[in-house]
Amino acid sequence: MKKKSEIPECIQKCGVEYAFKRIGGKYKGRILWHLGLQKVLRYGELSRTLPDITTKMLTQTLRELEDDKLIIRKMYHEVPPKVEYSLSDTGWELMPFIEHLHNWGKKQLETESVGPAAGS
Amino acid sequence: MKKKSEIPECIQKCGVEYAFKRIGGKYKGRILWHLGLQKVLRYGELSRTLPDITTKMLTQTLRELEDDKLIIRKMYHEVPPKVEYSLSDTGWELMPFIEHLHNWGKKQLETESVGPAAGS
DNA sequence: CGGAATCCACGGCGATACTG
DNA sequence: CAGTATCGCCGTGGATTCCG
Repeated sequence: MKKKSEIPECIQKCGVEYAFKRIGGKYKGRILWHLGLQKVLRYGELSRTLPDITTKMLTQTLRELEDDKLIIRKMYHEVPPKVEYSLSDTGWELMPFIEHLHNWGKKQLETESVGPAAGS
Repeated sequence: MKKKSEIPECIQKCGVEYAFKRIGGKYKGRILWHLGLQKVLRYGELSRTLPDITTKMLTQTLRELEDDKLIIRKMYHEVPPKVEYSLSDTGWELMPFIEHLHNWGKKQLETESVGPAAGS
């Protein structure tokens, strides 16, 4: 049995708690963000897009996202193997907010570091 | 001594990374959410609103949020002591995001509960 | 190519006790 | 009332190796 994000009943009322558990990991936001931008990405492409994520974490995070029905994993039984990841409908519902967050983050970065504001 | 792979600064400037670091803690989202609802809350009120947070974590999280200029700490030098927390302007900019996240989370909870009744 | 498996370091976080 | 301080667990995530 897979241990996916479990939610203590007493806190469910918040919804924020729940949402953060599903997208609040260290990398989930970025993965969702890039999937939202590129529509569909292969494992290797994700790995290259997010070079600081180890294969373990990438796989693990993708599994959790898939488990939570936020992304779709499409596997081709070929040689060489090929796996494509894309957002599910539920995942797409998050994009406006992640985009909002992205803009907010960029704005904060520029505001706080007047210096080397290397563009996104 | 092994050199820990440094993260090129050019990578995670996507803003999402930054934003998640700011609000991605275990409790930050909920604290911001409740501050957004109640406008202003005292330390004890926050503690009662979020009973599962220890004083240590509450204080620590509030400090980080204050450090990040997301909330404002207003202290009254009285006896007994009194401290009020509220959202800063920057913090308020996040509310649309958190609010929608809240709605999304609630919706997911409902969908999930009527969905696969795989009792856990 | 796209993982899975293992080992391990770190720090987030909880529990508890104390303070101004 | 509103914190601080200390100890320590354990989950998160990193590095590395192996597999279909």
